[in-house]
Amino acid sequence: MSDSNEEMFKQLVETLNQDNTMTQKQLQILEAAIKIISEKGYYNTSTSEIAKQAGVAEGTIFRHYRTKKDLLVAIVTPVVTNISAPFFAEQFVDQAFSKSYQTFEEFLYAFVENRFEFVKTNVPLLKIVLQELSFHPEIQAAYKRAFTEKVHPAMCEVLNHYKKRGDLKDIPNQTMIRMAVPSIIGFLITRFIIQPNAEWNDEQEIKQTIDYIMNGIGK
Amino acid sequence: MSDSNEEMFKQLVETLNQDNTMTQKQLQILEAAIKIISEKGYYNTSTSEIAKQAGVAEGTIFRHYRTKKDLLVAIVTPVVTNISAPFFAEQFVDQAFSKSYQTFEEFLYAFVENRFEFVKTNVPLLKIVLQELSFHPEIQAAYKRAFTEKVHPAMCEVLNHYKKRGDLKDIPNQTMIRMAVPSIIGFLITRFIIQPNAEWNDEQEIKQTIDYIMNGIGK
Amino acid sequence: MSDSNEEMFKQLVETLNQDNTMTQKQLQILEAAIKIISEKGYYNTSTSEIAKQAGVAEGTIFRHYRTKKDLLVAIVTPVVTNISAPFFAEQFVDQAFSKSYQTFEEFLYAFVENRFEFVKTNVPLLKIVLQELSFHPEIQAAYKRAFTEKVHPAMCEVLNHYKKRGDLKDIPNQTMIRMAVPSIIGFLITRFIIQPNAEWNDEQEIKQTIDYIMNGIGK
Amino acid sequence: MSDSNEEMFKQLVETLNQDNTMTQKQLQILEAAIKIISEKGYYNTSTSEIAKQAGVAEGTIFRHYRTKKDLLVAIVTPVVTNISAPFFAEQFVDQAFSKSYQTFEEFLYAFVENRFEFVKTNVPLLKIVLQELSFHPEIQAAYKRAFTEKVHPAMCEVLNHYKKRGDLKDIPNQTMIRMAVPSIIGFLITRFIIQPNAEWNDEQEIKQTIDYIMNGIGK
DNA sequence: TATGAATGAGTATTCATTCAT
DNA sequence: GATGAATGAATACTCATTCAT
Repeated sequence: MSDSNEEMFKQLVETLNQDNTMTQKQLQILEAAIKIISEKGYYNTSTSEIAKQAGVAEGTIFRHYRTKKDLLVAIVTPVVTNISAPFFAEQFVDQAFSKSYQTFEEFLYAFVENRFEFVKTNVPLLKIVLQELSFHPEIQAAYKRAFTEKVHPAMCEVLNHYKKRGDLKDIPNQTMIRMAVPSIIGFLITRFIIQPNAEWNDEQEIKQTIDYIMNGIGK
Repeated sequence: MSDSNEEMFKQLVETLNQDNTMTQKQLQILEAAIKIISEKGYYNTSTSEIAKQAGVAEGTIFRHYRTKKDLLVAIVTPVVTNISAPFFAEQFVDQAFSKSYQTFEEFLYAFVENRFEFVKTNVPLLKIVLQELSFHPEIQAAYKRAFTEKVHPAMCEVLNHYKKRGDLKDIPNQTMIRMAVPSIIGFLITRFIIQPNAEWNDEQEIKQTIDYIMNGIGK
Repeated sequence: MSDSNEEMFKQLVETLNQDNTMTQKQLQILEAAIKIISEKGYYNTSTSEIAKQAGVAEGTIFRHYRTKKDLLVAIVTPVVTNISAPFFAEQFVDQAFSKSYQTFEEFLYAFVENRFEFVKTNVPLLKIVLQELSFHPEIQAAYKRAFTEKVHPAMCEVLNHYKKRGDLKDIPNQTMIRMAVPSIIGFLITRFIIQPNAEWNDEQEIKQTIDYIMNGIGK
Repeated sequence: MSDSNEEMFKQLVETLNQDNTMTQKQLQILEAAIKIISEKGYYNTSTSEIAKQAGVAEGTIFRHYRTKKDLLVAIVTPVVTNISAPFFAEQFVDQAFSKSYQTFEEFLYAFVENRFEFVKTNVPLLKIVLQELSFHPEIQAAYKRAFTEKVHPAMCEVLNHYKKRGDLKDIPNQTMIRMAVPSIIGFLITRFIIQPNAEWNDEQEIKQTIDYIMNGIGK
């Protein structure tokens, strides 16, 4: 497991290194920081601990990140992009409109599966986001903005589309979102954070979740 | 508002003082601690700040609570009881069985309204619980125990009762709970923590939430 | 010598404790700080060193002085008052006008002797002031203000008085001051800072200095 | 002004490069170091700041100067030579003896004017010397040596010469020097460091200073 | 020769906790 | 019980210096 974890953290860090400008040491720092902070929280993690775990001198951290907080931000900010990635991509809405998905349910299924995989491979990062969001208003702001500017509008477009097709009840988008989103997030949090070690039949759980949502908002 | 807040915090503290063994100073300490910690988080709140806000010497805090963490525990542990209070009370299951509620929906409505009021009057305490739960395994344990030992069994009993009555689909309790709970919690968090200042039509929102749940698990 | 120094530093600190509000520890901190900073300079003196020398925990320093700089300011600000004390006292000008001194030379003699004694008993404090003045604009400001608002006006009044009496040449006060002050300060710095260990015939040196000044500005 | 400053600093550096052995980078380093250190002091100036200002990598500084202190010494040591240059030059004494100056006053005038120009063009270097002298005993030593071995003897020779000519009072050289030097230095410091931005009538001020000195030590 | 990433000892400051009064 | 001065371990951050390239 330790081995597979090693791999996992390296992949996470690679995600943060999208423009490939990071040095080896910087990658080690990020890897260590994610590992420890996701386990113990930002305030319980000292820079000296990160340095030790990263196999790097403490000063090296501050060569790359002016402050400890900057390091947190460097970890947590890219996640907002990836969380809402599907909504940014134009294909998202396009696909919905195209014949890719015959029904809303099909669309929803694809969406949930996609986000399921995303969460699965990003648990440590998402733990950090969940835990620290309350304490860092600047980070909160980034997430709120992404939601109101990108995610929410894209959701509405899609919902409108399928409403016209007659797949959905005649309920305000606002309401639909307020119902469906916690159902999805609730599932993912239970699955990967509250009870990650329980035995899960993922396929079935996803199907049940979607059924549940469709009963609530589908026609 | 400041005035009404004063009142609110005093009430919160009274809840923690159920056996009436606390001194005046102790109440002041708890009140101050809840106020500040719920705003800034445990690690961003110093004991000296709490002491000042409580109008008490710093040493006095440690006369009542051996460590800062003990203070947190003193705040956060009683909440678990109150959160799950309905499930502890024998009346809870009894009521369900009695004729108090003709249908599951009626029961659910009463339950959600009850928890709605609870959350409404306990926002600061619940914020603290939500924020700190991740970082303090001992506290987590208390919550997990309460859930598995009390809440979950009680829920099952009730569900079984209404299943027999034919109000509910023939789905495993496990699944029903996994669907319904996030719907309720999701609503309450959105309502009181994420967007407490939005304009809410609470009655309508509760009704919608229940409809949504009932569509998913009701017959 | 160590013994006499002990005494000396305690006296210096007493001067800073004029309102008698300082605790024992605080006096120890000031004493240690003056001793070390006057020898090695502010930037070469660490708070841990001061704490050790003062026989006090490092945290204790910061209980009394919010920052290291605050400690410096606490040492250096009172000195400005004492340096210019004679000019603050109303007696200063009054005496000059009264029959206390028949001639300007007599007056000057009394003044130089007085400042000589002051410098003699305040060498460490004055060293600190001289050394740090360049680096701390806030401190500079305090000194400039004292000079322009108190010292300079008082000097002018006195000079005018003795000009009328015919003791002094008809030269602008400005010029007189620019000549006489460096002569006095130059003597005191040479005497107590540059060559404190040379053999000095103080009485004679003071007389010579005054003669020199009087030749320059006296009639 | 920025332009004229650029020029000024380049000239200062050229002075330090008398044997023309310095590389371009080295000159840039010195220039940057003088500029920043004279403004903010040695301890408030980091080598990285100097490197950046010099347009040079941080390591380059240490290729030329083993330590940061060495850099300071490289800046400050040559100044001692230039400060006391007139006394080193054999012409200095010779001129005094030759018919170049009919009287001591003439000689003094030439000397003060010469040092006035020197200070004027070396303010940044002299600021550094004044500020740092207290903290670096090695540098102090260099200055003390130059004074006792060269400056003082040369002064004495000159004074003796003019004493014989009957231009000066019959006072010990020691005393004369102790009076005259602070008068000159006091003027220059006031003029260029304490109040560099005041409106100065330099010619007149120099004359006044010399008159003042001559009254004190001239016959 | 020049670079600049990496180092790690050193520093000011914070803060939970103790304890004499 | 209550106080608040004192503690000292812990922490984020700086910076002169080194060294592989």
